[in-house]
Amino acid sequence: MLSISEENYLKALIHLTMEKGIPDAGTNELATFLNVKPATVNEMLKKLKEKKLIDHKKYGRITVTASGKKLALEVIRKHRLWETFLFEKLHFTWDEVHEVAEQLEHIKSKKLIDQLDRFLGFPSVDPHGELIPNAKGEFKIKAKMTLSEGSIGHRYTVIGVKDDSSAFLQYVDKVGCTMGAKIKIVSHQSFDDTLEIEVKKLKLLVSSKFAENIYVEASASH
Amino acid sequence: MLSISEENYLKALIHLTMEKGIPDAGTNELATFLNVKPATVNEMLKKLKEKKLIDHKKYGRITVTASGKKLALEVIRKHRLWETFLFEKLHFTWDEVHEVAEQLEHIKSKKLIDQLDRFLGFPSVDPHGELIPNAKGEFKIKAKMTLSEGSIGHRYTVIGVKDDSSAFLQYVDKVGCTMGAKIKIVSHQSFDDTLEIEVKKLKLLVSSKFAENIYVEASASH
DNA sequence: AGAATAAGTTAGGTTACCCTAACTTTTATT
DNA sequence: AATAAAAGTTAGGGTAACCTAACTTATTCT
Repeated sequence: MLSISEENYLKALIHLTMEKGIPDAGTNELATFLNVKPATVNEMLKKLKEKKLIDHKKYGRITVTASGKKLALEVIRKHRLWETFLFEKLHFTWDEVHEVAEQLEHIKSKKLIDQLDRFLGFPSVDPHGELIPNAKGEFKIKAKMTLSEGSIGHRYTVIGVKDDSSAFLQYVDKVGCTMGAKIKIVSHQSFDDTLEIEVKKLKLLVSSKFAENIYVEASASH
Repeated sequence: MLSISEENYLKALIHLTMEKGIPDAGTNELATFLNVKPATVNEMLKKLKEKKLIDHKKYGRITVTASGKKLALEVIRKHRLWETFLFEKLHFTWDEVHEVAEQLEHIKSKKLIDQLDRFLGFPSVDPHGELIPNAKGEFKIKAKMTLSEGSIGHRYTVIGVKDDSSAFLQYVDKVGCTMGAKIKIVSHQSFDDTLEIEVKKLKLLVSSKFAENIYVEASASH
């Protein structure tokens, strides 16, 4: 049985590797992500290595083993199911779900999560547009494009967000770029990469940082 | 913010005092209840005393302060709301809910518990017949009678159980004494306090220990 | 290539929560 | 009232997960 910390380390490693299409992660990188010091990470790496959940050799980079991945994806599955529950059944806003799901994801009960999944109608995406691994731990990673990769004159539909901080999500909400919103890219300032976009007939300027954190898919342009 | 352990100690104290109509509890008693050693309890008492959640002087007995009670009742409220959720929405059986609720009760989010309460329709009792403290922490303790206190020839309705272990609840289920069941006390063996009862037209013999763990209320005798 | 910087490791310390063993105080028994 | 038993306390240890400070190895820059 994994501790909450162990689960968090594994989950963080998946976010830093698999979900970014990068094969391995570094100690400092992981420490920054988890808001702990590299020395602390080092200790935990020893433990995870003994449990055969990661591979790591001195001064080398960290990879997650197959069994490590399986466990991490279970936690991610729980996180996203709980987010969906909070959003759909308890009327949380999409910027509120993450924090509480961070706690709920560590509850240990197979029946709980299976029944929750059924109760929600076996959802495939969470409120932020992230795919939910299924009960077998299968996990498709959509090759997602961000708004910043779009082309001038084309139309896109918002299918997710990269950053899930409350501050960003509230901003996204305010400008109307929530899930499913249709966006047309009007122009691009090469000086500072600002994008001029049109959302719900309203033109607005967004920063490159903003555009990089919005996942979109192409939609009909006519 | 209280740790999970601190919450569990407070909750245990309420079970050992308030819920039994006893004003205070002892160190060993608390240790036995929590499955830890008296020395461990002693350490925790120091911490809870500093936080003004309990009163305790050396070699004396333990009482819970008003603020301690408030926090403990919040945890108990969360426990019972989660039990209700698991039972009613996720189709857990009544002997399965306790264990998972022990984990869920420690999730920190006011909005979560308020919304859960609303989602469940502001229930007043959990699947074991225990009263759920309301959002203000008001908590009625029903003066409950047990089946063992009933009289021969009278009829009773099961309104709860004292023991919530899976083993006991499954037994209760098997003999048909679940919530709402009508029981008639047929006879009493003074030799070993065995009770002969009638449930759903079936006569059966139950031990005094069994009878002491079933809460009932009188129902019409005709 | 050599130096500077970044990345990673080790040693030793802290806190929370648990333990055993030895001790003290209180309560119960005769 | 003396003593045995029960209840409660203290001292000293362990582990998990964090820390800082000092160190080593790897990488990058000129």
